[in-house]
This record gives sequence, structure tokens and C-alpha cells, in this order.
Amino acid sequence: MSPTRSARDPETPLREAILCEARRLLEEEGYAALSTRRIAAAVGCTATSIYLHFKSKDTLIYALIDEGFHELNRRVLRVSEGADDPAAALRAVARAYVDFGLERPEYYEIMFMLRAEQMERYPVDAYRRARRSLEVFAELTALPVREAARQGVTVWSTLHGLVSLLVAQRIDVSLDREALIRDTIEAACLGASTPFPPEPSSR
Amino acid sequence: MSPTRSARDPETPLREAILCEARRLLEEEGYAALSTRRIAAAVGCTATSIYLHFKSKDTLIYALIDEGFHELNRRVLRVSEGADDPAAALRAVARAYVDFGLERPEYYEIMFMLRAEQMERYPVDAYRRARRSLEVFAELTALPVREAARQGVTVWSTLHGLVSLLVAQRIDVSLDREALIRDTIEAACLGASTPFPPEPSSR
DNA sequence: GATCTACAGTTTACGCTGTCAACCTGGAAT
DNA sequence: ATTCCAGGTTGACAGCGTAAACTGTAGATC
Repeated sequence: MSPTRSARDPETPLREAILCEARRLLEEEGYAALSTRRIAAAVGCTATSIYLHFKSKDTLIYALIDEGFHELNRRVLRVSEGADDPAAALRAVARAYVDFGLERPEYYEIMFMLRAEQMERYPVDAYRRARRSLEVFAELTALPVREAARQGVTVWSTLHGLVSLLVAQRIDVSLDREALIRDTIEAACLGASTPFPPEPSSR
Repeated sequence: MSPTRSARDPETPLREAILCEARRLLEEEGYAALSTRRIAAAVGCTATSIYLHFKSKDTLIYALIDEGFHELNRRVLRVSEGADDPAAALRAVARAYVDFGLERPEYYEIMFMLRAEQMERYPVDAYRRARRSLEVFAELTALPVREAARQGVTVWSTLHGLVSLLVAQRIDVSLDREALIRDTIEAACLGASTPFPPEPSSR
């Protein structure tokens, strides 16, 4: 995803090769194909050598998750800045979120669709920073800050429902996919733009 | 979930014991704890004996998925029949769906949150029959049948997004959970009750 | 009653997984 | 020259799903 690394990490060549091969495996063969032995065989080291650079297999996957969030944040923040009308911005951000999930399903899966058992070890502050783009949903909501946080999550969960069902291939293929996406984005934005009871929107 | 079996299956005692133990393991220790060897040890047979009654581990899990759909359908159809107003019925059905997911997260996980690789082998017609309750979303939509199917999926995906994020513990615990559920159900029903362009609702 | 058959279960084994403990080895620092 | 150590290897452990071959037993057939 981002072959050039930031300056903070040790940047040992083997670590880089492991990460690179893990990325390739994830993208080309999916999460299920990610095994320490396969990675090791591809980069020409033993499986245990991976543990010299990553505390566990989960830690290695967290690195990939970080890369995924990096790209998602990049996409979302870009379109959110390039829009004047907040309502239009929300729509564009929603679209960017959905597109990311559909274009990078393997990343979407490890970022949002894995069960939480081992996930608890994922450093909480890092996760909060990583989810930066999700806060954009709240910021673009036409609501006072107290309700905005919740409404942001509502928008997010609506979009996540669509993306995860599409990624998991649970949706009848005979349905018009594009229309489905449009409808769902519309439903998500509708809820976020109207303040609570059916009063006229004030902003 | 339903310890009494329907009449169609062979009902051999070992098969029943295996299924029962699998159910117990799923409910008490989660999907990750489901292993053929653990089941076998608990019921007092060898792991390979399981294959005399189930074609594969996946097939065994499908049986549990069926039980899950059985309960979901039961809950959803009950509340949908006990409501006069279609709008109120949709709201009640949505609530029943969310409650099922939150009360039976382990079942919800295997029913809706597993990736699809092996899932393809799940017999398609059986799956369609199993998902009976999901069609209720479409039937309660105030739309012509053509758009209703799509709108039903939109409602479903909205609710699924909420439930799956809650089940996967991806949502900030500081948020008011109950309000979040209310908001999301409201957003889902709002989209389903208003025909497409912002024309006044007819029905 | 003896034999054949079908079934239900076991034993054994294969290849795969993540991970740990012990060992080795080349190069830098003392 | 010797020590130290980061970075690697080997070998092993416990677990996984599952295929093949074997065993024992109940019932039907001759």
C-alpha cells in the first residue's frame, strides 16, 4: 500500500521485506493466506525470524491495518477539504469511505471485520488516531457537538453495514449495486442533516 | 438454541451430542473455540467420528447457522404480525433484529460476519429460505415492489452495520448505546418510508 | 447356523498453523 | 584478542481439519 516507510521505524531490510510480502499476500490472496511460514518462505528466512521484528503475528497485521487507515484517512480528508457545502462534503466523504472498502476489501476486512479478542491488545490511542477519518462523519453533521458524536457513528455504521455485506458477498448480485450504494449514502446523510425531532433544520 | 430437533434429520444420538456440544461451545466460548477435537473430547468420541455425521466442520457450523436463522425468523415474524401500522411494524422488526444480534452475538457472528470463501458451499436455496426474515424489511417498505427489494436491503445493511460494530466492540463505550440504536433504527426506517425523490409520501 | 454386508467407530497419519527455547555466527567494542 | 550481542537458525510443541485404513458389531441372506 505505501512501500515507502516513515522515518520512525528501524527500517531493517528484513523487516521491510516481511512487511512487503505480507502486504502482497494480503492484497493478492486475502487474509486467510497470511501465514508466518508462507511469508518466511517468500522472503527467504525462517518463520521464527519474523518474531525478531514483530512481537507476534497480530502485531504484523496491525502494521498492515495502520497502512490501511493511512490510505483511508488520506482519501477521506482529501474529499472533505475539497468541498464547500457541508452537506455535499458529507456525501462525498461517505462515497469515499464506501469506495475504499470496495476497492480494498482485504484491508477493509482486517480493519473493520475481525472479531475483537486479540484486537484488544491493539494500542487504544493508536487506534483512535488511526480512525481519524471516522470523526469526519461527526464533524460534518449538522448537529450540536453532543449529538454529533453519536450521529457520526450512526452514519459510519450505516455505511459499514453496506460495505461489509458487499465485501462478505452477502448481498444478492441481481440487485443494482450502484443504486444500492446511492440509496444507503442518501439514507445515512438524511439522518445526519436533520436535527432530531422533525423540526426545520437550523444548523 | 433449540435442543429439540425437527423430524427430518436422522437423530442418531452421537450426531445429536455433537451438535449439542458445538452449540454449547459456541454460546459459552465463542466461534474461535469451536474445534472438532474439543467437541470430540467433550462428547467422548474421536475427532474423525464427527465426519461420519457431518461432511465437514463447515457443514456442522451450517447446522448452527440454521438454528440461528430459525430463532431470528421466529422473533421477527412474531413482532411483524403483532403490529397494525406498517411503519410501526418496520420499527418493531428492526428492533427485534438488533436485539437478536446483541443477545446472541455468537450466532450473529457465524450468520452474518464470516467471510464468504467456504460460505459459497452453503446451499443457495437453503440460505434464501433461512433469510426469510430479511425479506420482511422489503415487505414493510412503503415502495413499489421494484424498489422495495433494494430498499429492504438498505434497511438491513443499516441495521447490520450497527449490530456488527457493536458485536465486534468497535464502538466507543462512552456513547449512549440505547440512543445510538434508536437513532439508527430511525434513520433506517426514515429512508424506507419515504419514496424516492423528496416528494410527499403517498401510501 | 454360517456367511456376507453395511455401518459406526477408532487408529494413524499428513500437512498445516503460531510460537517458544536453545543454539549458532559474524562483526563491533573493549 | 576477547567479549558481547543483534540477528539469524534448528528443532520442537501443541493445536488444527481431515483423509485412509482398519475394527467390531448388528442384521439380512443363504
